[in-house]
Amino acid sequence: MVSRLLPVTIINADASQVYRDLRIVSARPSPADERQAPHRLFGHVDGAEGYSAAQWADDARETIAKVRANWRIPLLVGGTGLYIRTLLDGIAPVPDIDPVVRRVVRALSVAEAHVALTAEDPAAAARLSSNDTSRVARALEVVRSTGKPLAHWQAQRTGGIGNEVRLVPMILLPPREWLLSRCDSRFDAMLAEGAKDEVAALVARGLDPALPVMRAIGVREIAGMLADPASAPSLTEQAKIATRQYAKRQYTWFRNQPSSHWLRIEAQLDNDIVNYLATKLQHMALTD
RNA sequence: GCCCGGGUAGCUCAGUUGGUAGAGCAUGCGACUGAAAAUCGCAGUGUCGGUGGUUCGAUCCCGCCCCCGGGCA
Repeated sequence: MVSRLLPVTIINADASQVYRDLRIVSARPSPADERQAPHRLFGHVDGAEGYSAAQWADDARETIAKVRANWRIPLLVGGTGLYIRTLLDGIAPVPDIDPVVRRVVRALSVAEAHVALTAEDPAAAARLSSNDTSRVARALEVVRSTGKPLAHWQAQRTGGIGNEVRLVPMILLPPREWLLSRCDSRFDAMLAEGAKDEVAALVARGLDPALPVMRAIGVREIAGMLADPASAPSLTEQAKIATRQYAKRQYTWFRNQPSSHWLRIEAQLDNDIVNYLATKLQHMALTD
């Protein structure tokens, strides 16, 4: 591992691994992994609270500063492209949304929300698919809460640190077949490691099912198994499919969204790749 | 052995009063500005179980055969 070669601190850049409630189901690093290097932003959020790309970017910025103050190298690891983009490029400085507005907007059906959006922010309504639940709701809550259309805020991006840091980006694009078969075995492994107990504890909290923690892949499926054990085989299959579809979406994001200068590695992760990364980081540290 | 129902896309099924067929899911490709493990857009695929017949033309009608499910014996 890179941690044997360099003083790295691992920082999580994955949207589900931030939740305390989801150690197994979000496939967080094991306690043994965590002993090999300091790990930050894993399981630091309570599932009862929401979280967002901007909040993560704030946390990451602060964490990176501390890590560097200790003369360690921050190593961001994770699959949430939007989080990484927000950290590097910044995000529209939209003020906090009035909670009442948010609740009202999210109670609407997409169709209703889109009709409202057509009246209140026609440009956004025209731009978005009328089926796009989350974006239509977002656009609507922003106009209603701030009095200005989303596009007004999105004209600027703030908080990005991309110009202040030196990056050694590495995108892993392993062979699809290998990756998909790992998706399947990953879910089996979760069940074997006690995912059911973890989900049972989460379900017992009685949280709003719309919260991100409740939408993590596997939570709904495993909750279904607990409620009806006979459905376990089909729910297992569904969870595996959802995992593979997620891997597919990550593939699409990372293949196309980041700068074309970012290194893309179309191979399974192996020692050569780790050594290569370590060399690049070391070079950067020496010339810093 | 007899009777009934069914065999159509990877899966579950719809359909064609005879003019070679379609939904959902899966899959592929793509988008992505505060829910992103979220959300959304686009696309393809078929010897319509086999075989003979009727017909200008059969996935559809008729005969025979095969397979699956149920019932009778």
